[in-house]
Amino acid sequence: MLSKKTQYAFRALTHLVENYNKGPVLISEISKKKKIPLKFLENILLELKKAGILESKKGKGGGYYLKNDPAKTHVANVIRVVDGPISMLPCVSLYFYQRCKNCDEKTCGLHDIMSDVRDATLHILENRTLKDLVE
Amino acid sequence: MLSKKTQYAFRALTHLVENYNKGPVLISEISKKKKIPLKFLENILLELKKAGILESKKGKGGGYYLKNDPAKTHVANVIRVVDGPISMLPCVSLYFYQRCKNCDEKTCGLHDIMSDVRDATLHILENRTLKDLVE
DNA sequence: ATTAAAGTCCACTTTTTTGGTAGGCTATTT
DNA sequence: AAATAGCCTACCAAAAAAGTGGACTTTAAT
Repeated sequence: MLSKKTQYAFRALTHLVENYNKGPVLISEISKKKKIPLKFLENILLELKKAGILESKKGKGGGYYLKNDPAKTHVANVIRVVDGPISMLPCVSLYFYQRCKNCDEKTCGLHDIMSDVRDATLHILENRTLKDLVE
Repeated sequence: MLSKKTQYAFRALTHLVENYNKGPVLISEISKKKKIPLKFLENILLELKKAGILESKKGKGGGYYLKNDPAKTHVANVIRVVDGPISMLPCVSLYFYQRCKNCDEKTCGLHDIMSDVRDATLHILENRTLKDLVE
């Protein structure tokens, strides 16, 4: 399951997509419109900024906005930034790989199954973008 | 990510598949062979039994064994029993559905994306069985 | 019948993760 | 300089995950 934090992230991003190219949006506005705890949202947006998904502007008239065209940011990327691994096992993760103790990847049946799941999942999540959030 | 508990469950089940039709296997044997904390394993096996995946026998010569042919128990079922939901959002889960607050399923883009992920994932996990764990 | 073997049950502890908050700091605009 | 708005560090509480202890029940062998 995606964490609540990640779900907040998607809700916030949805708002920013809806306001794409309309200038910076206040954290407090997103917080209010999407009912996300303000300070928690601050952290989330900052993370998304550091990951290169958002940009921000300080001072009056400032706020957050999408760095790139909504169709350029993939859903998979957002999940990796906020939630971490997408795979069901560390030993099949592409971005957060960790070899598994007590099992040999060559002969581990579970490994194969979860590789297949990962492929199927990524096939979807890497081909859906922020644009798809609003349709 | 699957919990450690679920990974233990699969390791234990693998051992039971390897010993299918050879009579009950001791918890302590599984614990030793698969390096799973004994008491924790107890809980896991009991859960799997209550879910109808395993059977057990008490007293001397007792132990745990698969209730059905390995090819009859689906990987998806094991995950649901030990880990819970497979879906990425409560609002797209088939067995653990919860409607989402602050979003209308009809118009929520994320909902659609995660439905697709669920379908793709289940297509795999409901067609792989314990037999596939050992190949 | 007794005893030993083995699973069952319940309650607890510890550790880690998640969700959330507080308050001061820094940059920008007017 | 003052006001605005994001940045940063640290912290806290609740929940979930991981693991343990000990008493109880059932079964089988002696």
